[in-house]
Amino acid sequence: MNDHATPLTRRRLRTWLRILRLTRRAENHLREFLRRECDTTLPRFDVMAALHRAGKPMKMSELSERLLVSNGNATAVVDRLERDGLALRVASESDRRVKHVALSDAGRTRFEALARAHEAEVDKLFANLGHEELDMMRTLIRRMEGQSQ
Amino acid sequence: MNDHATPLTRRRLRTWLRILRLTRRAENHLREFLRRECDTTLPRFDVMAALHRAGKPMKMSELSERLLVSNGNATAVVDRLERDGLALRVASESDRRVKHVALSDAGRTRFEALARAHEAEVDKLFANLGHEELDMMRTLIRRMEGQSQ
DNA sequence: ACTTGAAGTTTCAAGCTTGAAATTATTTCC
DNA sequence: GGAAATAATTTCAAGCTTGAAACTTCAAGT
Repeated sequence: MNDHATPLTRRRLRTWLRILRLTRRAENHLREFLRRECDTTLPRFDVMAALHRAGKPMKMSELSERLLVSNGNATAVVDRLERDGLALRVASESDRRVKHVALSDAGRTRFEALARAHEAEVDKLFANLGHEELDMMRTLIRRMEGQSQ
Repeated sequence: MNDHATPLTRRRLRTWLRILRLTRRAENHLREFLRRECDTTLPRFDVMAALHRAGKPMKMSELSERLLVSNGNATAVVDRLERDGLALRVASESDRRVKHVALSDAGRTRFEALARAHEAEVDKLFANLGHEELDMMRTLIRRMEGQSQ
Protein backbone atom coordinates (compact mmCIF):
# COMPACT_ATOMS: atom_id res chain seq x y z
CA MET A 1 0.00 0.00 0.00
CA ASN A 2 0.88 3.66 0.12
CA ASP A 3 2.11 4.21 -3.40
CA HIS A 4 4.49 7.15 -3.36
CA ALA A 5 5.43 7.06 -7.02
CA THR A 6 4.19 10.64 -7.33
CA PRO A 7 5.64 12.93 -4.70
CA LEU A 8 3.26 14.46 -2.19
CA THR A 9 3.87 18.01 -3.39
CA ARG A 10 2.95 17.12 -6.95
CA ARG A 11 -0.13 15.29 -5.82
CA ARG A 12 -1.30 18.28 -3.82
CA LEU A 13 -0.93 20.45 -6.92
CA ARG A 14 -2.84 18.00 -9.10
CA THR A 15 -5.61 17.78 -6.54
CA TRP A 16 -5.87 21.55 -6.29
CA LEU A 17 -6.09 21.83 -10.08
CA ARG A 18 -8.88 19.24 -10.10
CA ILE A 19 -10.82 21.13 -7.44
CA LEU A 20 -10.37 24.37 -9.32
CA ARG A 21 -11.66 22.81 -12.52
CA LEU A 22 -14.65 21.28 -10.80
CA THR A 23 -15.55 24.60 -9.23
CA ARG A 24 -15.12 26.54 -12.46
CA ARG A 25 -17.29 24.10 -14.36
CA ALA A 26 -20.03 24.19 -11.75
CA GLU A 27 -19.88 27.98 -11.52
CA ASN A 28 -20.07 28.33 -15.29
CA HIS A 29 -23.07 26.04 -15.35
CA LEU A 30 -24.85 27.89 -12.56
CA ARG A 31 -24.03 31.31 -14.05
CA GLU A 32 -25.50 30.23 -17.36
CA PHE A 33 -28.53 28.79 -15.60
CA LEU A 34 -29.16 31.95 -13.56
CA ARG A 35 -28.76 34.09 -16.64
CA ARG A 36 -30.97 32.08 -18.96
CA GLU A 37 -33.67 30.89 -16.61
CA CYS A 38 -33.70 33.56 -13.93
CA ASP A 39 -32.32 36.69 -15.54
CA THR A 40 -29.78 37.32 -12.81
CA THR A 41 -26.09 36.79 -12.05
CA LEU A 42 -24.01 34.74 -9.66
CA PRO A 43 -22.64 37.66 -7.61
CA ARG A 44 -26.13 39.10 -7.16
CA PHE A 45 -27.41 35.67 -6.12
CA ASP A 46 -24.58 35.26 -3.64
CA VAL A 47 -25.27 38.60 -2.01
CA MET A 48 -28.99 37.96 -1.83
CA ALA A 49 -28.35 34.51 -0.36
CA ALA A 50 -26.12 35.96 2.34
CA LEU A 51 -28.68 38.62 3.22
CA HIS A 52 -31.51 36.12 3.27
CA ARG A 53 -29.57 33.67 5.38
CA ALA A 54 -28.64 36.36 7.91
CA GLY A 55 -32.33 37.10 8.42
CA LYS A 56 -31.52 40.58 9.70
CA PRO A 57 -29.70 43.62 8.34
CA MET A 58 -25.98 43.04 7.86
CA LYS A 59 -23.09 45.47 7.98
CA MET A 60 -21.40 45.94 4.61
CA SER A 61 -18.20 44.59 6.13
CA GLU A 62 -19.97 41.50 7.46
CA LEU A 63 -21.28 40.88 3.98
CA SER A 64 -17.94 41.13 2.23
CA GLU A 65 -16.25 39.03 4.89
CA ARG A 66 -18.92 36.36 4.63
CA LEU A 67 -18.59 36.20 0.85
CA LEU A 68 -14.79 36.41 0.85
CA VAL A 69 -14.78 39.43 -1.43
CA SER A 70 -13.39 42.94 -1.06
CA ASN A 71 -15.37 45.78 0.47
CA GLY A 72 -15.38 47.63 -2.81
CA ASN A 73 -16.93 44.64 -4.48
CA ALA A 74 -19.74 44.38 -1.94
CA THR A 75 -20.44 48.08 -2.41
CA ALA A 76 -20.75 47.68 -6.19
CA VAL A 77 -23.06 44.66 -6.11
CA VAL A 78 -25.27 46.12 -3.39
CA ASP A 79 -25.45 49.38 -5.37
CA ARG A 80 -26.96 47.48 -8.27
CA LEU A 81 -29.33 45.44 -6.12
CA GLU A 82 -30.47 48.67 -4.47
CA ARG A 83 -30.96 50.38 -7.83
CA ASP A 84 -33.14 47.42 -8.86
CA GLY A 85 -35.18 47.67 -5.66
CA LEU A 86 -34.05 44.30 -4.30
CA ALA A 87 -31.95 45.53 -1.38
CA LEU A 88 -32.04 48.43 1.07
CA ARG A 89 -29.29 50.29 2.88
CA VAL A 90 -30.05 51.87 6.24
CA ALA A 91 -27.59 53.95 8.26
CA SER A 92 -26.96 52.50 11.71
CA GLU A 93 -28.26 54.58 14.61
CA SER A 94 -25.63 53.55 17.09
CA ASP A 95 -22.62 54.03 14.79
CA ARG A 96 -22.95 56.43 11.95
CA ARG A 97 -20.03 54.87 10.06
CA VAL A 98 -22.03 51.69 9.61
CA LYS A 99 -24.57 50.95 6.90
CA HIS A 100 -26.95 48.08 7.37
CA VAL A 101 -28.08 46.28 4.25
CA ALA A 102 -31.03 43.93 3.92
CA LEU A 103 -33.30 42.48 1.26
CA SER A 104 -36.38 44.53 0.43
CA ASP A 105 -39.74 42.74 0.41
CA ALA A 106 -39.39 42.42 -3.35
CA GLY A 107 -35.87 41.11 -2.87
CA ARG A 108 -36.98 38.49 -0.36
CA THR A 109 -39.77 37.26 -2.61
CA ARG A 110 -37.44 37.23 -5.59
CA PHE A 111 -34.73 35.37 -3.73
CA GLU A 112 -37.05 32.67 -2.44
CA ALA A 113 -37.96 31.72 -6.00
CA LEU A 114 -34.34 31.94 -7.09
CA ALA A 115 -33.20 29.76 -4.21
CA ARG A 116 -35.56 26.94 -5.15
CA ALA A 117 -34.39 26.97 -8.76
CA HIS A 118 -30.75 27.17 -7.71
CA GLU A 119 -31.04 24.30 -5.25
CA ALA A 120 -32.65 22.10 -7.88
CA GLU A 121 -29.85 22.89 -10.30
CA VAL A 122 -27.16 22.08 -7.73
CA ASP A 123 -29.00 18.85 -7.05
CA LYS A 124 -28.67 17.94 -10.72
CA LEU A 125 -25.00 18.89 -10.82
CA PHE A 126 -24.17 16.61 -7.91
CA ALA A 127 -26.65 13.91 -8.77
CA ASN A 128 -23.89 11.30 -8.93
CA LEU A 129 -23.02 11.59 -5.25
CA GLY A 130 -24.96 9.94 -2.43
CA HIS A 131 -24.99 10.58 1.32
CA GLU A 132 -21.76 8.80 2.14
CA GLU A 133 -19.80 10.43 -0.64
CA LEU A 134 -21.08 13.89 0.21
CA ASP A 135 -20.18 13.41 3.86
CA MET A 136 -16.75 12.15 2.89
CA MET A 137 -16.25 15.19 0.70
CA ARG A 138 -17.10 17.57 3.50
CA THR A 139 -14.90 15.63 5.90
CA LEU A 140 -11.96 15.97 3.54
CA ILE A 141 -12.57 19.68 3.12
CA ARG A 142 -12.78 20.15 6.87
CA ARG A 143 -9.53 18.28 7.33
CA MET A 144 -7.89 20.29 4.58
CA GLU A 145 -8.74 23.50 6.39
CA GLY A 146 -7.75 21.90 9.67
CA GLN A 147 -5.28 24.42 11.04
CA SER A 148 -3.78 25.95 7.97
CA GLN A 149 -5.84 29.01 7.28
CA MET B 1 -25.79 3.53 9.39
CA ASN B 2 -26.92 5.78 6.61
CA ASP B 3 -28.28 8.75 8.47
CA HIS B 4 -30.80 10.47 6.26
CA ALA B 5 -31.87 13.13 8.72
CA THR B 6 -30.82 15.77 6.18
CA PRO B 7 -32.33 15.20 2.75
CA LEU B 8 -29.98 14.45 -0.09
CA THR B 9 -30.78 17.64 -1.98
CA ARG B 10 -29.92 19.79 1.00
CA ARG B 11 -26.72 17.88 1.58
CA ARG B 12 -25.66 18.38 -2.03
CA LEU B 13 -26.21 22.11 -1.63
CA ARG B 14 -24.22 22.27 1.60
CA THR B 15 -21.39 20.31 0.04
CA TRP B 16 -21.30 22.61 -2.98
CA LEU B 17 -21.18 25.66 -0.74
CA ARG B 18 -18.26 24.13 1.18
CA ILE B 19 -16.38 23.43 -2.04
CA LEU B 20 -17.02 26.96 -3.25
CA ARG B 21 -15.73 28.43 0.00
CA LEU B 22 -12.62 26.27 -0.04
CA THR B 23 -11.87 27.29 -3.60
CA ARG B 24 -12.45 30.98 -2.94
CA ARG B 25 -10.20 30.92 0.10
CA ALA B 26 -7.43 29.15 -1.75
CA GLU B 27 -7.74 31.43 -4.76
CA ASN B 28 -7.66 34.52 -2.57
CA HIS B 29 -4.56 33.21 -0.85
CA LEU B 30 -2.80 32.41 -4.12
CA ARG B 31 -3.82 35.72 -5.71
CA GLU B 32 -2.37 37.59 -2.76
CA PHE B 33 0.77 35.47 -2.90
CA LEU B 34 1.29 36.02 -6.62
CA ARG B 35 0.70 39.74 -6.23
CA ARG B 36 2.97 40.30 -3.22
CA GLU B 37 5.77 37.86 -3.93
CA CYS B 38 5.74 37.56 -7.69
CA ASP B 39 4.18 40.77 -8.99
CA THR B 40 1.67 38.98 -11.20
CA THR B 41 -1.97 37.89 -11.21
CA LEU B 42 -3.90 34.63 -11.17
CA PRO B 43 -5.36 34.94 -14.70
CA ARG B 44 -1.95 35.70 -16.16
CA PHE B 45 -0.48 32.76 -14.27
CA ASP B 46 -3.22 30.45 -15.51
CA VAL B 47 -2.66 31.44 -19.13
CA MET B 48 1.10 31.07 -18.84
CA ALA B 49 0.65 27.68 -17.18
CA ALA B 50 -1.59 26.46 -20.00
CA LEU B 51 0.87 27.66 -22.64
CA HIS B 52 3.83 26.14 -20.83
CA ARG B 53 2.05 22.85 -20.32
CA ALA B 54 1.05 22.63 -23.98
CA GLY B 55 4.71 22.90 -24.95
CA LYS B 56 3.77 24.18 -28.40
CA PRO B 57 1.77 27.11 -29.78
CA MET B 58 -1.93 26.92 -28.94
CA LYS B 59 -4.92 28.25 -30.81
CA MET B 60 -6.71 31.02 -28.91
CA SER B 61 -9.80 28.84 -28.82
CA GLU B 62 -7.87 25.89 -27.39
CA LEU B 63 -6.61 28.19 -24.68
CA SER B 64 -10.01 29.51 -23.65
CA GLU B 65 -11.52 26.05 -23.76
CA ARG B 66 -8.72 24.65 -21.62
CA LEU B 67 -9.14 27.39 -19.03
CA LEU B 68 -12.95 27.33 -19.11
CA VAL B 69 -13.16 31.03 -19.90
CA SER B 70 -14.71 32.97 -22.78
CA ASN B 71 -12.83 33.75 -25.97
CA GLY B 72 -13.00 37.44 -25.23
CA ASN B 73 -11.33 36.84 -21.91
CA ALA B 74 -8.45 34.89 -23.42
CA THR B 75 -7.94 37.69 -25.93
CA ALA B 76 -7.72 40.30 -23.17
CA VAL B 77 -5.25 38.40 -20.98
CA VAL B 78 -3.04 37.39 -23.92
CA ASP B 79 -3.07 41.02 -25.08
CA ARG B 80 -1.55 42.06 -21.78
CA LEU B 81 0.98 39.21 -21.70
CA GLU B 82 2.01 40.13 -25.24
CA ARG B 83 2.32 43.80 -24.35
CA ASP B 84 4.64 42.76 -21.48
CA GLY B 85 6.73 40.60 -23.79
CA LEU B 86 5.80 37.31 -22.12
CA ALA B 87 3.70 35.81 -24.92
CA LEU B 88 3.73 35.86 -28.71
CA ARG B 89 0.94 35.57 -31.26
CA VAL B 90 1.70 34.10 -34.66
CA ALA B 91 -0.80 33.79 -37.48
CA SER B 92 -1.29 30.22 -38.63
CA GLU B 93 0.02 29.44 -42.10
CA SER B 94 -2.53 26.79 -42.92
CA ASP B 95 -5.61 28.68 -41.71
CA ARG B 96 -5.49 32.42 -41.67
CA ARG B 97 -8.36 32.68 -39.20
CA VAL B 98 -6.23 31.03 -36.55
CA LYS B 99 -3.73 32.73 -34.27
CA HIS B 100 -1.20 30.61 -32.45
CA VAL B 101 -0.06 31.86 -29.09
CA ALA B 102 2.99 30.72 -27.15
CA LEU B 103 5.27 31.89 -24.36
CA SER B 104 8.23 33.99 -25.43
CA ASP B 105 11.67 33.01 -24.14
CA ALA B 106 11.25 35.63 -21.43
CA GLY B 107 7.80 34.23 -20.67
CA ARG B 108 9.09 30.69 -20.36
CA THR B 109 11.89 31.72 -18.02
CA ARG B 110 9.50 33.86 -16.00
CA PHE B 111 6.92 31.09 -15.74
CA GLU B 112 9.38 28.47 -14.60
CA ALA B 113 10.28 30.59 -11.58
CA LEU B 114 6.61 31.37 -10.96
CA ALA B 115 5.63 27.72 -11.16
CA ARG B 116 8.11 26.72 -8.47
CA ALA B 117 6.86 29.41 -6.11
CA HIS B 118 3.24 28.56 -6.86
CA GLU B 119 3.73 24.85 -6.31
CA ALA B 120 5.38 25.48 -2.96
CA GLU B 121 2.48 27.68 -1.91
CA VAL B 122 -0.10 25.08 -2.92
CA ASP B 123 1.91 22.54 -0.96
CA LYS B 124 1.54 24.72 2.12
CA LEU B 125 -2.18 25.22 1.56
CA PHE B 126 -2.82 21.49 1.40
CA ALA B 127 -0.24 20.50 3.95
CA ASN B 128 -2.87 18.78 6.08
CA LEU B 129 -3.66 16.14 3.48
CA GLY B 130 -1.59 13.03 2.85
CA HIS B 131 -1.49 10.61 -0.10
CA GLU B 132 -4.62 8.68 0.77
CA GLU B 133 -6.73 11.74 1.41
CA LEU B 134 -5.60 13.43 -1.80
CA ASP B 135 -6.39 10.31 -3.78
CA MET B 136 -9.79 10.06 -2.13
CA MET B 137 -10.47 13.68 -2.98
CA ARG B 138 -9.67 13.15 -6.65
CA THR B 139 -11.72 9.97 -6.71
CA LEU B 140 -14.75 11.82 -5.36
CA ILE B 141 -14.32 14.60 -7.90
CA ARG B 142 -14.05 12.08 -10.70
CA ARG B 143 -17.20 10.37 -9.52
CA MET B 144 -19.01 13.67 -9.22
CA GLU B 145 -18.25 14.44 -12.85
CA GLY B 146 -19.10 10.86 -13.76
CA GLN B 147 -21.81 11.28 -16.33
CA SER B 148 -23.48 14.57 -15.45
CA GLN B 149 -22.48 17.39 -17.78
C1' DA C 1 -16.87 31.29 -59.47
C1' DC C 2 -20.73 32.24 -55.94
C1' DT C 3 -23.44 31.92 -52.22
C1' DT C 4 -24.31 30.25 -47.89
C1' DG C 5 -23.05 28.71 -43.64
C1' DA C 6 -19.76 27.75 -40.22
C1' DA C 7 -15.43 28.57 -37.60
C1' DG C 8 -11.75 31.47 -35.26
C1' DT C 9 -10.79 35.63 -33.41
C1' DT C 10 -11.50 40.26 -31.87
C1' DT C 11 -14.30 44.13 -30.29
C1' DC C 12 -17.44 46.18 -27.30
C1' DA C 13 -20.50 47.41 -23.43
C1' DA C 14 -21.73 46.07 -19.10
C1' DG C 15 -20.78 44.12 -15.07
C1' DC C 16 -17.45 42.05 -11.64
C1' DT C 17 -13.25 42.40 -8.72
C1' DT C 18 -9.31 44.02 -6.53
C1' DG C 19 -6.25 47.09 -3.76
C1' DA C 20 -5.27 51.63 -2.58
C1' DA C 21 -6.71 56.17 -1.46
C1' DA C 22 -10.20 59.15 0.30
C1' DT C 23 -14.04 60.15 3.42
C1' DT C 24 -16.52 60.13 7.59
C1' DA C 25 -17.13 58.69 12.21
C1' DT C 26 -15.47 56.62 16.51
C1' DT C 27 -12.16 55.54 20.12
C1' DT C 28 -8.05 56.20 22.72
C1' DC C 29 -4.77 58.51 24.99
C1' DC C 30 -2.70 62.41 26.54
C1' DG D 1 -11.41 68.34 25.21
C1' DG D 2 -8.18 67.69 21.25
C1' DA D 3 -4.85 64.96 18.60
C1' DA D 4 -3.88 60.77 16.80
C1' DA D 5 -4.92 56.26 15.79
C1' DT D 6 -8.52 53.13 14.36
C1' DA D 7 -12.72 51.56 11.93
C1' DA D 8 -16.50 51.36 8.26
C1' DT D 9 -17.60 52.54 3.99
C1' DT D 10 -17.12 54.47 -0.57
C1' DT D 11 -14.51 55.92 -4.58
C1' DC D 12 -11.45 55.09 -8.15
C1' DA D 13 -8.35 53.16 -11.72
C1' DA D 14 -6.94 49.07 -13.55
C1' DG D 15 -7.70 44.71 -14.67
C1' DC D 16 -10.85 40.58 -15.24
C1' DT D 17 -14.98 38.37 -17.32
C1' DT D 18 -18.93 37.58 -19.92
C1' DG D 19 -22.08 37.35 -23.96
C1' DA D 20 -23.28 39.31 -28.17
C1' DA D 21 -22.02 41.42 -32.39
C1' DA D 22 -18.67 42.18 -35.98
C1' DC D 23 -14.98 40.72 -38.86
C1' DT D 24 -12.18 37.61 -41.45
C1' DT D 25 -11.42 33.30 -43.44
C1' DC D 26 -12.57 28.71 -44.77
C1' DA D 27 -15.68 24.77 -46.50
C1' DA D 28 -19.45 22.95 -49.07
C1' DG D 29 -22.71 22.82 -52.32
C1' DT D 30 -24.41 24.83 -56.53
